[in-house]
Amino acid sequence: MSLGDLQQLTMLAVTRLEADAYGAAIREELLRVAGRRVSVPTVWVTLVRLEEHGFVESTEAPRDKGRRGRARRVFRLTPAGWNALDEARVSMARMWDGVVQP
Amino acid sequence: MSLGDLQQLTMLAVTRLEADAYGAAIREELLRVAGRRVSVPTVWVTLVRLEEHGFVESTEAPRDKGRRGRARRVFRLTPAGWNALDEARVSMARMWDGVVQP
DNA sequence: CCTAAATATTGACATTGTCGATATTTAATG
DNA sequence: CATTAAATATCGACAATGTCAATATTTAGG
Repeated sequence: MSLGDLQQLTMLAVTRLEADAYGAAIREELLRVAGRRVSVPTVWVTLVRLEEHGFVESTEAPRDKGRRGRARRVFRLTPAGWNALDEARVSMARMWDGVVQP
Repeated sequence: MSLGDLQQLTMLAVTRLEADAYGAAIREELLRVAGRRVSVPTVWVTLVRLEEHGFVESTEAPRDKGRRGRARRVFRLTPAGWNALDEARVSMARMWDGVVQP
């Protein structure tokens, strides 16, 4: 089982955002840091599938006073998620090793 | 348009192998360096799709004497391929930057 | 209450990842 | 020289991932 590229980027955004890792924020982080522009549903279904695989888990965030709308669902990586993500990183790094761009 | 993870690994294998970048050799390089075990058809269709996108190009290799079988088809990256590959690398690197594994 | 804001969720489809089975070409071999 | 075996490419089908327009859910504010 190997992670897709958006799955990897999404897991990294989740990690970077820590307690603020909910749908819209993850989407913004993907655009801001990776330059990857995707819709909210794209992020969402990616998170759902990662959760089905046991790579992330989620809870409803405690709602802060004065904010409208539905409660935020906050995600974080599981140990299995970390393993899978790091394996992907290592594979890619080994493949890049020694490659020089002409 | 963004590269899938196998597409990235395959392009890197092509680069590493230079004049020997044909189906079976690419498959072995993916296993040897990245630890990614895939079948020959998987590599092949990935190459075909990359070629359709203009990220790699191919020629029939001059057959060396004493080798059976069909002529090898040898692949190499196009400039557009390099650009796409490096963009993917940069996105991922920026996303990993500052992330510490617990 | 009704409206608007903030967010999650559904449903459908396109692209990529995957491989078992098959075809093509040529050297060896009887 | 017909047949077999080796080396490689290619087809056809399906599973997983990537993608978003449209819709639903929840709550603050007028």
